[in-house]
Amino acid sequence: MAETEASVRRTPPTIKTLADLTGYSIATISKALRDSPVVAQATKDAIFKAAQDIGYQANARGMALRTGKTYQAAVLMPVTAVRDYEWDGVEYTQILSGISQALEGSDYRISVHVIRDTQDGCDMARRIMDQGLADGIIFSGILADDPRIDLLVESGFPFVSLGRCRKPLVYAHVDIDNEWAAFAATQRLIAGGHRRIALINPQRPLSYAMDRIDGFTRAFGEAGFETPTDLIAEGDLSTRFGRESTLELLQRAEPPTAFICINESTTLGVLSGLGSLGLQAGTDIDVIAYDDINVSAYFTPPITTFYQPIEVLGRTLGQFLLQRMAGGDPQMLRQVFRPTLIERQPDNLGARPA
Amino acid sequence: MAETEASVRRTPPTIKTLADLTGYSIATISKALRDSPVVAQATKDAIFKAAQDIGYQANARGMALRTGKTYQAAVLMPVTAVRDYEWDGVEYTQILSGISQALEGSDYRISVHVIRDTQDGCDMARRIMDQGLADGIIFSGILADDPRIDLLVESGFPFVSLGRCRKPLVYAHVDIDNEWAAFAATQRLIAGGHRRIALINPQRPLSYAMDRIDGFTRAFGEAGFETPTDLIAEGDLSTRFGRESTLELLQRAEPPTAFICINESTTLGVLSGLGSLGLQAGTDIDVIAYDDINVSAYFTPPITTFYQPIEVLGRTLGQFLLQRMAGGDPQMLRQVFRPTLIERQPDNLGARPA
DNA sequence: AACGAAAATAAAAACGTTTTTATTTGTAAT
DNA sequence: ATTACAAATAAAAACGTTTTTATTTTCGTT
Repeated sequence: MAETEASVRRTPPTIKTLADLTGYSIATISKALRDSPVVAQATKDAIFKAAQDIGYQANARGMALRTGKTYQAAVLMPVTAVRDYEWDGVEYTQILSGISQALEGSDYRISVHVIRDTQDGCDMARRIMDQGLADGIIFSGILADDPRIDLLVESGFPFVSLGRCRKPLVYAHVDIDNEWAAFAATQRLIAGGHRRIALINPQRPLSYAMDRIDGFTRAFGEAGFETPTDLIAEGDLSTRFGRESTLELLQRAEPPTAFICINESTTLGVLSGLGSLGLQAGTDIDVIAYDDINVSAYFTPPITTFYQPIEVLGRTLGQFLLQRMAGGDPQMLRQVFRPTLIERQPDNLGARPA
Repeated sequence: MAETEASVRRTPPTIKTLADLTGYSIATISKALRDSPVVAQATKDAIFKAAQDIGYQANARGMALRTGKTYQAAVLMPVTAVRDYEWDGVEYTQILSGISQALEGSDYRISVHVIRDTQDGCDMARRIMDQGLADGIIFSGILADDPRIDLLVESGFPFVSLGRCRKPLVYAHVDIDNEWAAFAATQRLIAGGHRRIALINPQRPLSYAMDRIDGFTRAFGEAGFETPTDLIAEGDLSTRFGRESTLELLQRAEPPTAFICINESTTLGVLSGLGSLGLQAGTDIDVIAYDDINVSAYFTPPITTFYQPIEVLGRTLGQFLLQRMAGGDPQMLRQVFRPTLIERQPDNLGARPA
C-alpha cells in the first residue's frame, strides 16, 4: 500500500497536502500563499517552493464558497431571432477575445449568458446579482433609457457597458463616438455635393441609433440645410434590412443620392440592392459605412469607412471591469473612441449634374 | 431589533433558513429539494412550498464544493491573430447561441475560454480537467491528428468536438459532411463543363480541409478526369486570403474557370479579386461557396451555396454534451450534417467556348 | 403489550478555502 | 531570572451544500 506517484496523482493536492508536507498549519499555508505580511519570509519561501514542487493549484470552489466571490465575469451576449438567421455583422467573438485578453493573468474567467431581448437581459442581470453568479457584468445594446443600467447603478454591482444611456448617471462604460461619426460622414457627403442622404440606422430605442441621428442632423444644420428625416431607415442590422431599405428608398419620388450605413452587414445589403437596380456604388451612388470587422476594402468597389477595431473596445471593457471589481471609481472608467476615416472613394457624386 | 422584511433581505436564504422556518433538519431539506425518495411526500410538499415562498435558490458555490462539480460547460473559442484583424466569417456567436439553447433548463452555464492555437487549446483542455474548471468541454478546429481528442478520450473526460479527427477513436462529435459537400460542389461544376476548378481551402492539418480535398479528388476521379491539385489554395479563412489566392491563380498559364470557396469571407475575397481583374462571377467565372451565415444571396451576383445553419450544430453540441456529462455513451452521440444546396446560378460556364 | 422492521428524520462529517481567535516562541527590558 | 510584548504560528470556526451514519417514530405481528 505504498503511496506511489500514481496513487498520489489520483486527487489533486490541497492546502492540507501542503500542510502535511511542510509541517506548517493550513492557516499559515493559506496566508503565505496570499503573501500576507504576518508570515515570516523564510516560511513563505519554503511554502512557495513546496507548492511549486507538487504543482499546487488553489481549488476555485473552496475559495468561492469561503469568500463569496465567483471569479466569473459575466458577459451578456445578445442573440437575434432563431428562425431564418440573418447575418448582422456583430462580431461578438472579437469582443469576447478582447475581454479575455484583459482578464488574462487575473483569476477571472468569462461566463457567457445569451439573452434574446432587453427584458431577458434585465432578468439575467438581476439573477446574476441575486444569486451571485458572477462578480461583475459586461453588456451592450444599450437603450436610451436602459433598465439594466438603472438597476446596476442603484445596487452598486460592478459592471461596464458597451454604450451609454442618455441619463446623467455615473457608471463605467466604453463607447464609440457615434454622434461624431455620423456627423463626420454626413459632412463629408454634403461636402461632396449631396443633399439627399439616406441613413441606414438601427432601431430607435437603441441609444447609439439616436446618437447617429443627432450627428446626422447636426451636419445638415451646420451646413445650413434641412435634414432629410424622410431618408432615415430604421431596422435590425441584417443584410436583408440593408437591401430592402435600399430598394424602397430608391423608388421614392425624391430618392437619395448617397447612403450612410451602420455596419458592414447592412452595407452588403445596400450594395446588393444597388446591384439589383443596375446601379454601382462610387459610380451612380455614394456609400459611406462604419466598419467593425475590416471588410469594406473587399467590397466592389471598396467603400469609404469609419473603422474602429472592435477588439480594442473589448479589451478596454475587460480592463475597466477588473478595476471596477477591485473597487475602482466608475467616474474614472469611461472611454469613448473615435473611429478613423479610411477614404476609398471620392464620395463627391453629389456635385455631378443630375 | 425586529427582523424586518428589509433586514432579512440582506443575505439570501440558505438551507439553514429553510430548516429554521420549517422545523426540519438541513439534511431533510436537502434531500427533499433533490426529490429524494427517502423523505415523505407530505414533508416534501411543505418544504417545496416554503422554498417557493422565500425564493430559495441553492447556492452554486456550496453545491460545487461538496459535489466537486462546477456546473460549467467550457467552450474553447479560437481567436485569430490580434494584429490587423481580418474577418474569417466564423460566427462563433451562433455556435454559442445554439449551445446556450441546449443548456437552457439545465443547471449548466457556458464558460468561454479563448485559445490562440492548437497548443493553447491543448493546455487549456488539460487545465480544465486537472483543475476541475468545468464538467465538460466543447471545441472545434479539429486537426487530422488532434492532441486534444487523444487527451480527453484517454482520460474519459466528457467532451464534444465540432469536427472529427482521422483516428478511429470513439467520442461524441458533431460535424458537417465536408467530403460529400466538396464532392457535390465539384461534381456540379464538372457537369457544368469545368475542368480547371480552383479549391479555396483551409490549411491542411485541419481535418475538414483534408475531407474537402478528398471529396474534390473523388469527383474528378469518378468523372474520369485528373484532379487539378495545382489549383488547391490553402490558407486562413480571411477575405484577404480569398482575394490574394484569386489574383494569383488567375494569372497562371492555365487559370481556373471556376472557384469553390470554403466559406463566405473567402468568397467575398474571391469576388473582390475578380472585380479587380474586371471579371464577374456568373458571367466570366463560376463560383460555388459554402455558407454558414446565410449571406451569399446578397453577393453581386448571388452565389450558389451549400448552406448549413450553424446554430443547429451548436444546439446539437450542447445536447450531446449534456448527455455526455450525464454519463451517456459517446458511441450514440455522433451526428454528421449534410448542408443543403441552394442554386442561384447555372454554374455551367465551363461549357462555354474559351 | 412487547417486539422488530421499516420509514422518516436528525446529527455529524466532509468538501477546500479564508479569517478570526488562541497559543507558542523569541526578544528585550526589568 | 522573570516579565511584557511582539512576532510567528496553530487551532478553530465558518461559508452552504451533500452524504453517510445515527436516532427517532410508526406500524404491523406476535
